[in-house]
Amino acid sequence: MRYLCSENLIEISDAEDFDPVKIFECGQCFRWNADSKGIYTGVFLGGAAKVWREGVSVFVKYSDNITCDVVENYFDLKRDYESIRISVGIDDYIKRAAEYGKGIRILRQEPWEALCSFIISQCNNIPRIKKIIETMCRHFGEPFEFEGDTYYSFPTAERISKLSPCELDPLKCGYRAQYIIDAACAVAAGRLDLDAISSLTYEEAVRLLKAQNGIGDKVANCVVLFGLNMLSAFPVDVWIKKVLSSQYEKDFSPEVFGDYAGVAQQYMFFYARSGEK
DNA sequence: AAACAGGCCTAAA
DNA sequence: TTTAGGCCTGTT
Repeated sequence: MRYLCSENLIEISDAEDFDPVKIFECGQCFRWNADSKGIYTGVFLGGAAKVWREGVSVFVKYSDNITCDVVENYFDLKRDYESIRISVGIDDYIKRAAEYGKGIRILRQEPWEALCSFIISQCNNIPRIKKIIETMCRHFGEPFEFEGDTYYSFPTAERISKLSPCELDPLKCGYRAQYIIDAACAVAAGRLDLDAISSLTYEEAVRLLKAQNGIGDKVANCVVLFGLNMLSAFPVDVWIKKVLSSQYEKDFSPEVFGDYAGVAQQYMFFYARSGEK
């Protein structure tokens, strides 16, 4: 994939493997929203950006408080998704799903943000997840300006760790509030060291995350996949369960997809939710 | 009105 | 080791 960085702007000139709609709507992130013209605006890593397509190109215009390197890393622009699609294409179903999902990329989100976001996601729907996260950022994040609007960074674990449960009442996140605070305290105190976990194996990373109250198998897999960029992680939610029971044998193991099972999972998830067979 | 939404925890077999 | 029920809240 070819791309060019200039001041505050990146042009991806052959964007076959960068489809903004699929990247932002495949369920991996909650802070990207499209306007009526299809321009996406999102907040990440303390900054913000607008992303839009013009013909075969995709443009990313980013705020002054981040750099080209940050954006490049966030979108994992150096990763070759064409070869990943080929490597996971081990059967007809996943081939169809991968073709349908061509253009999806796994973002390199901040580990703490991923952890917190997927705790919130449990037994919840996407609009409400987004609403809870936005309210949390407005209350506890840091404001900054971009293109004439004010945005709020994702609050740090340190900030959240100092809150009492009732201070999260405005979020209306119910029983998840205690999980959020517990996780924030663990991260802030260094008991849950996400940077250290990122250098462990996938199995060890998941095991340590699951030791945390409120983090089960699904959330742990989402955190390592979306927050630690471990692309072999394979979160199993209700949609994936449907796919597995209808398309695969009972003894299915994600390892059949190899090192990029997580990308296969995203193709399957996006394909299943589209309603295509 | 009752059931459900991208789970997790606990108690009970 | 697997299963049922409860959990906050908003939406249908």
